Amino acid sequence: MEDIDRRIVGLLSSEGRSSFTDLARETGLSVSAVHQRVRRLERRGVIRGYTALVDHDALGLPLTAFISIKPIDPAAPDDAPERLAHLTAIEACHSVAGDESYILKVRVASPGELETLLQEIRTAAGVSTRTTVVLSTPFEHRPVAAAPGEPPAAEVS
Amino acid sequence: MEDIDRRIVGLLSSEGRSSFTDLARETGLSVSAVHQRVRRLERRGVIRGYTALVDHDALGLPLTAFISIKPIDPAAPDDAPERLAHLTAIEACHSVAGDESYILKVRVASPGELETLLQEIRTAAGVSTRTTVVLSTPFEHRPVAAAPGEPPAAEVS
DNA sequence: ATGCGCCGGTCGATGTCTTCCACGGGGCCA
DNA sequence: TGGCCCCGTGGAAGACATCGACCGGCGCAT
Repeated sequence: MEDIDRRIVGLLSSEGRSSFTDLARETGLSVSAVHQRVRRLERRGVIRGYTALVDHDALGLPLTAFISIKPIDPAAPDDAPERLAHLTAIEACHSVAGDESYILKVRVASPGELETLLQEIRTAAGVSTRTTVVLSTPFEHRPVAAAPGEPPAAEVS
Repeated sequence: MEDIDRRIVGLLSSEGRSSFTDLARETGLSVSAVHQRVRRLERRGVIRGYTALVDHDALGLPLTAFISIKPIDPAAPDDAPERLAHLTAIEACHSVAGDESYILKVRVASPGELETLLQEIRTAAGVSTRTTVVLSTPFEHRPVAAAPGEPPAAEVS
């Protein structure tokens, strides 16, 4: 039964617009059953939304980079995510263990824009930056696997 | 006109399952016009697919990490992506500039699984690894912005 | 054992959405 | 001016989403 939910998540993860009819066929359930399972997964937050996967080259944002940031003043409060949220070139922000405190993933149009963005990040968050430019992306956004381990079976209100 | 395409991509990027009716309302076009624009964006590869955004914690994969890899033998052919593709825990693989050659993004259930995965990566690709564990993710998969710069207006067959 | 309630399933009806087709207007060039 | 192409509109047909009613199995307490 939980298996079916995993299967549904996997299917939607690799084909986010597939119809309930398709999901029903692939899971062996009725359309209604699949429908209410998906709604439940959405309500529970297991499925947090849907998105189109985009070719950033075609959109004029061909330059991807990872920017690791480190606070200049270690005593300052660490609110970098809020300070950086308005910069729409930042696609993701991960708090990480290690020498640096966050890793950002950014998409820009050109090296010039990257330079500007780095300055904005430094001044907005009071951090130093270390940038790793992406040359190419063999794969990305691969669908979640059919999950080997035990699900946590946690309960929240 | 190109503006409208950007707008459509933005909308689908933040709400990947919105109906053509909704898109039509938000763009001021007719349903048919939006429909053929979306199809064209898909055919051209600007939209490469759709996916559900998933809560990996809820799926039993609460541990995210970035793994930077570097070939042990610099003379060996660099085919790491193909050698690693079968490892479904790897969600993304970026070729990068800098000291290391690739950055992988992985999702696993536990530190134990991460250890196993690291060994698999090392033996499968003949690389050394450097791992950065993600503590939390303030944001991720933010929709593409309304694009400031000039689109490339390239033409391909 | 029996009866009850809950969970999760099927079935069927209704309204919405997708998808396709025919048609029309504006820009461009001969 | 006429023809063509691109891109838009509108409408029709069928597929799909969505909701309610019903139903069967399971666990539990009587």
